[in-house]
Amino acid sequence: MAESEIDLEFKRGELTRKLSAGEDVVIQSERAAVLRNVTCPKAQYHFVVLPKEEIANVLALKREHLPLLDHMMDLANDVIKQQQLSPSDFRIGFKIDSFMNRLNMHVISNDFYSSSMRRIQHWNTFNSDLFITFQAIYALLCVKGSVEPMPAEQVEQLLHATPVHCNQCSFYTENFGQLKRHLYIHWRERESERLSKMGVANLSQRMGQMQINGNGGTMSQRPFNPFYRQIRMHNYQFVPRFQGTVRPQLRPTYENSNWNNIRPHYQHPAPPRPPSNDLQKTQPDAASNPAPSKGAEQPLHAKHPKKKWYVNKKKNSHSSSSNPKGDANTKLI
DNA sequence: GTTCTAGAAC
DNA sequence: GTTCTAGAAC
Repeated sequence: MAESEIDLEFKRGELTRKLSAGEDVVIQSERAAVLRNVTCPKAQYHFVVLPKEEIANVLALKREHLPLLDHMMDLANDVIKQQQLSPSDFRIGFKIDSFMNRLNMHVISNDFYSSSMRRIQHWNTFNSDLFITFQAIYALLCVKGSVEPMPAEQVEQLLHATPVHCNQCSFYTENFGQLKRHLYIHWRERESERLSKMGVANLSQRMGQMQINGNGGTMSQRPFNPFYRQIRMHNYQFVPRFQGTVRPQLRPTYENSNWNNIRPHYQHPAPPRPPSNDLQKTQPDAASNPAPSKGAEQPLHAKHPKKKWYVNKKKNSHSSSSNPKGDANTKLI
């Protein structure tokens, strides 16, 4: 076996090793455990539920595993409850073509807002037929007793399928970067709404305490700032969540703390862009006229045809004088 | 699975 | 100039 294949095989065993070592384990029972996806979370909250029984993947599931699945779902609900969130905020299910060599059930918040959500393939693995919901798997096992594999060509096609559709509104785009910016807008709105609700709740609670204490308390304490710590990662700055038993994955900081004017902080200012499909276009009246764009004026895939023709050229690219970056790299070597 | 990188697109 | 993508490597 080639060294790279051994390395890949080692990577495929990462979840199993973590399970054995108890690493990143949030909840566990005798039969299964919930691990937090620390290395590459694809949303603000991303967990995986692993059975302790050695089951390679979803294709190895049989009807006899239904009680185990029930138990795994119980653990999923437990971890969601632990985060003080609602199951409706999550997608729960399995990848039909998982990379890992141990069955793992994803419990992922449907914001899909994370710096690790970098490629269109990442999106499509959770938002296409490549992702089978818990309910669907359960039904398949009940009726057929097993899950059939998906042909490799279909997997490949679904991985790269465009346009990509937002899971929260009618927005769609050919450009994955555009979708990521769009998801950020959704996340920002939801987070703002959540925090404002929490603010009202905290205020009510404090008012109650003041009455109980005969107004011994004061309101002079500064309001809590959730963006108290900054960690630079990729294009965004992220900070850990300020509350909860398990900290969330990644969180952006903003140029200022004014809620009416919050923007993501980029390492480099984004260049001016032409009018594009943004959230506004997907609001009520846009439902009947979803996201017209310059991409829609041309055939799909027209902008990014497969570029296989230059593969061989790349191998000799160090000698090319037309690429100053390549020359610089060559000099360093 | 992720990271790195060249080349294309903008 | 930056952003985006796909392929190679790990």
